Formats: sequence, C-alpha cells, structure tokens
Amino acid sequence: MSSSSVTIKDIAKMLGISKSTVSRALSEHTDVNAETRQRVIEVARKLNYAPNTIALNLKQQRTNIIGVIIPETVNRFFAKAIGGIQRIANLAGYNVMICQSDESSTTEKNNLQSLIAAHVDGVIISVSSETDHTDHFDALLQRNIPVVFFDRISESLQTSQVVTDNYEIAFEGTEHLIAQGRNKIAIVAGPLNLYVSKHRFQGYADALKKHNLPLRDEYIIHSNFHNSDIEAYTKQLINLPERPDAVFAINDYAAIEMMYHFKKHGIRIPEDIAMLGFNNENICKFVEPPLSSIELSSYDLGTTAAELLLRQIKGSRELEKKLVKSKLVIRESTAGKKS
Amino acid sequence: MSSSSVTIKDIAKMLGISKSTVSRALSEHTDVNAETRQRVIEVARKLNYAPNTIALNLKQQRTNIIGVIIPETVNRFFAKAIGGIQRIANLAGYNVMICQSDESSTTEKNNLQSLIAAHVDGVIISVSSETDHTDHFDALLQRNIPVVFFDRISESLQTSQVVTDNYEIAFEGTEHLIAQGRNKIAIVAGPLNLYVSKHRFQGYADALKKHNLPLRDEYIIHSNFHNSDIEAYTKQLINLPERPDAVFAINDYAAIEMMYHFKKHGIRIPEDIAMLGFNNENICKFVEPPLSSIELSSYDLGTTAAELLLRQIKGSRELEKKLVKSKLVIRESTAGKKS
DNA sequence: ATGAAAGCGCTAACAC
DNA sequence: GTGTTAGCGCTTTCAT
Repeated sequence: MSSSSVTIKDIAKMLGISKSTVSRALSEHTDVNAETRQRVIEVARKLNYAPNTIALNLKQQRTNIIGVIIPETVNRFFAKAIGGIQRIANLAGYNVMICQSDESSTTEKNNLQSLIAAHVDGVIISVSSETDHTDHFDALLQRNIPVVFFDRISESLQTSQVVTDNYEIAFEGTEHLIAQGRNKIAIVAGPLNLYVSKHRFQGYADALKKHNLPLRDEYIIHSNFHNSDIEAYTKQLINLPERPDAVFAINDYAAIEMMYHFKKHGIRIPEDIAMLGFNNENICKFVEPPLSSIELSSYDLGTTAAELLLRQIKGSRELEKKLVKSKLVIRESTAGKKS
Repeated sequence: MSSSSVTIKDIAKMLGISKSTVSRALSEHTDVNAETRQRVIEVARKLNYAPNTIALNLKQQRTNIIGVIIPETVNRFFAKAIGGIQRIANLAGYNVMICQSDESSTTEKNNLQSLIAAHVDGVIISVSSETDHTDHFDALLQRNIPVVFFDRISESLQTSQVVTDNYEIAFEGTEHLIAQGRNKIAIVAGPLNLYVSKHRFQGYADALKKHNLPLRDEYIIHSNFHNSDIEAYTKQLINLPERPDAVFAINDYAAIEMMYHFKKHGIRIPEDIAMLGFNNENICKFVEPPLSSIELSSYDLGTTAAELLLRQIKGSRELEKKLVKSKLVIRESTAGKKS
C-alpha cells in the first residue's frame, strides 16, 4: 500500500500546483514550463510515483491485455506458441492472459466470457478439438474485439488467421514414405472437425492418390490428441491381414508409443514399419530409432498471430491470412525399406 | 462496441430511475423494491448489459487477476503447475496472467514490474535458475502484494511457499540405486543456487554417506535445465577411469539423452549403468529401457500455491509452508545389477 | 503555462 | 425504497 498509493494529487499538493499540471508534466507532450516539469518529475521520483493503470484503463477503455485461448499449456506445441505471443506482446507493452480450454468446448466458452469481462484488447485463439460450431466466437465480433485464430482456426468465421501448410507438409511426408518404398501407409489422424487434422488428412490422401495407392479404411485411425488408446490402435494395426509398412502419426508422442508397442511385438523399425511423427520434439533424436518428424514452427505461429492482432488493435481493419512453413526432418525411423 | 457499451446509466434513463437504484437492484444484497428490481433485471437482460469490470476495478482497487512468474511454459513441470493454478483461480473468479522469465533474472525483474503495474491482486513465483539475489521481490512485500513461491522458492524471503520433498525423494532415489547394487553413482545436478537443486543434491550426498559411499567430484555434473551439453557430459563420464554404474539425472530428458549416448557407446542400461530420471514424463514408459523416475505432482503444487495465495488475498496474514509429496516410480532402467 | 471542472462506470454514505 | 452526491485516479477540454 505505502508507496503504491502515491497519486498525482499527492504530488500536486506537495508542490502547490494542480493535478492537471502534474498530469501534463508527466505525460511529456503538452506545453508545460520546463522548470515546473523538472520539479514534478523530481518529486514523482522521490515519492516513487507510478501511475495507476486501472484509472488509465477506465479513462481509455482499454487494458493493454491480450487474451489467449489454447487447448492446453502442457502441449508443447502451444507452450511454444505462447512464448512467441508473449515476446511480441511484451515488446509492445501488452500483457498476456492465458486460458486453457482443456479441449472442451464448454470451457472454451467460459474462457471467452472471462476474457470479454476482463476487457482484453484482443484475443488469440486456437480452438479446442471438441469445438464444431463456432457461434460463441460471434460475441467477439459483435463487440468489435480484434481476434486472430492460429493453427486450429475456425473456417466459418471471417477473421485474421495464421496457419501452417498442413496439407502440403502432410503430402510431402506421405510422399517421403512412398519414396522409401512403402505402399501400405497407415495414418493416425486427429478429429476431422479440426482444421489441421482435416487438411493433413487430405494431404495424405492426395499423395496416395497421386501415386495410385488405395486409401484404405483399415489404415485410418481417428485418435484424439491425448494418445489414450495408442496401445489398442497399435494392436489393431498389427492384427490386420495386411499389416501396414509405415505409419504417419498425428504427433511424436503417439509415434513413440507406437514404436514401443511394435518393438514389443518383434516388429522392427524401420525395416518392417517406418514411422513418421509430427512436431519434431527434442526427444525424437534420442529414441530408438531416431524418429523422423515434421517441424512445426509454433513459436513463429505465435509471433505472427500476435503481430496480426496488434495491427488490428492499432486500428487496421484488414483481415490477413498468414502461412507459416513447416519442414520434414528425416531420421532413421523412415529409412528405406530393405527388400 | 455496440452491446458492450450499455451502462447502468442507460438502464436508469430507460426506466426513469436513478443509477444507484439500478446498481442496487443488480447487486442483490441491498433493499430495493421487488418490482423495481424485476424491471431493472429485465431491461438489463434485454440490453445485454454487462458491468464494466474496469470501473469496478478502479472503485475497489483490485483486478481479480493473479500474476504468475515461471521460468518457462515449455517446461512440462511448469505447464502442469499452470493448469493447477488456473483451475483454482478460475473457480474463485480470478483470471491468471502468466509471465515467463526464460530463466533470466533480468526478465524476471521486468515481469515483476509488469505485474505490479497491472495491479494484480497477488503473485505466484518460481524463480529463474539465474536468480541468486532476491531484492527485486521486495517490491511486492513493500506494496503488501500477497505472494507465494512454489518449487523454486526464495529462502531469504519471508513468504508463503509450496515445495516438494526434494531432499527426501533424492535420498530415497539414491538409496534405491544403492539397493540395486550400485555403488558408483553419478548425479546430474542443477545449479546449486537453486533451492530445489541444492536440496536434491544434499539428499543424494547424505544417502551416499549413510551407506559409506564416497562423494566423488568426478561423479557430480552441474548442468542447467536446458540439457545443452548432455552429450559432452556423457562422454566425460564414459571416459572416467572408474566409470559410474548409475546416474541420477536432473530430469527425464537429460536421462533419456544420456541413455541414448551410452547405448551408442555399447554401454548397456541397466546392466552396466542404471538410470534414474526426474519428473516422470509420459515418455518414460516408452523409451528403452523404460526409465525409472520421480513423479512430482506439479499440478498439485500449482493448486496448493493458488489456494495459499487466495487465502492471503482474502486477508489472511499467516505465512504458510506446504509440502507436496513426490514418489519414486521404478521401471527397468534401474533393475538390479547383474553381478 | 496553468487551473477548474467534467467525465470514464461504478459503488456507497448520506439524505429523505 | 430511492435519489443525490462524492469519489476511485487519471486525462482533457475549456477558460484564463
């Protein structure tokens, strides 16, 4: 309480001048006698004065806070994106308020309410895997709150967005597997209501088609991002009459767990089955065999999203769509087939 | 702008009554004519009225925001802790503002300034590994801002804190290795200015002493949490005249990377060297061999810290110190020595 | 160049 | 039970 409760009023009283003069002296850009200003600044420093942000907020009707809604912080992809967002936001003098939807549509809705109530100046969102309708985001548009979607975007909403080249990279990854002599490629796909999963799946499917490989239902596994059933899915694949010779997994953890179960069953990686992951976690380098994966620059996704949002907050009404490139990182798990 | 700019003044005008009556009608607990209240509530709903939080904040001089400073969100330990903090905070109607120090003392200082400027109602902190003096935290105490440290606490400051049983669990882990027939146990320790590292190291050292094993300098590796030099450290251990027969690592990622390098050199785990990690990441189950580790309940650490903080925000002046128990999870990487 | 006063949206002490 | 008024800390016309 002590030092924080110093107000311009105190300074004014102390110097026998008015609040307004103090305010002006402190805010640089209005005419005020150089000497007066000097004295004000001196006293302000001595009293350890700091302007009351809340009062400023009320006056200006903004908070300098950017709201963020992501599925989970424990998901490394989003943890990194947060880092990117914070970096840009902080540089611009904004704080960041993070909410987790926990992949639940209901929680997402509540998060949104909290952020609106907190009067954030803008919101960055990556939708939960459960979200299939996006009406609740309308609340933002109605209030003219700037919003940017990233990675898991809402296609039905007219907003700025930042995505990765999901389709292209999935296509490339699948082609890589084919080039390694694989022609029975299974995929662990995410929920298809999600923008990212849908496009990745499409890239996979189109690559198969281009190379005249059939798209087989039994090779398509619809997993969530929680990897709770990987063991069961692995057994399912193992027991197939025509066992796949490659698996393209939704994320590295799923891939690593699958490898573990495959190896338990005496299946060799990559000789029998090649494995390709998604995210390029550090751990990929140190599993056996080292896991090929797709490097998503989630940090860049975050910085880009923050930049777009700030531009909108500053008044731009232009809706921008940005693409952040990802890249295939090849390791032993997708080495060529020994035939 | 449209629907958000409805104020009690608008409602008052519309009903031909005063602002205060509207305020009272909306805030339940004051006497106000039942019929008036009914009409106010009705109009409020029709106009989609939402109170302006900023004005409330100014009035009450609080923000309902809890500030959090942690080293990194990409660190799963902290990502989980955030989850715990948010859960408790949200239930109590608080928002959470997260800052990352990136393990830098300077950034930590800036984070603190931001949070103070944002007038957060309280702060939860886990200090950066670089921080060895804690003067900058005094700013909080001076302003009577409630603060709780967790995991990486500041011992010199009189505040509430939540820690794990670092000493005990490190002691237990080391004894476990000894029980498996290991007597040349190396440790990958963190920076010793950190509370956690110091106590874990002490547990390790005391366990050795209890069993009459020497504490050998060449078995002690001081790593940071970034695992940037694990390969070099591993080689160092391998080239020792008396190679260790067990390694207790600061975290699972370091342990897994070490295993990888050991195996590259033809060293068998656990036959030649046993490995024990820290954090019990999901991945532990799926590496080869599955990695024994120590399960830290970081989520619980987070919830407990948030509970303590809220209690202080509500006015409690009691400084509490809480302990969250961790537990040893034994897997194959620390199986008994084949002698 | 400076002071007085209004107002951002809300609550609460004080009248009646 | 309801209206009037003041005030939270600050900025910003409008006078002077």
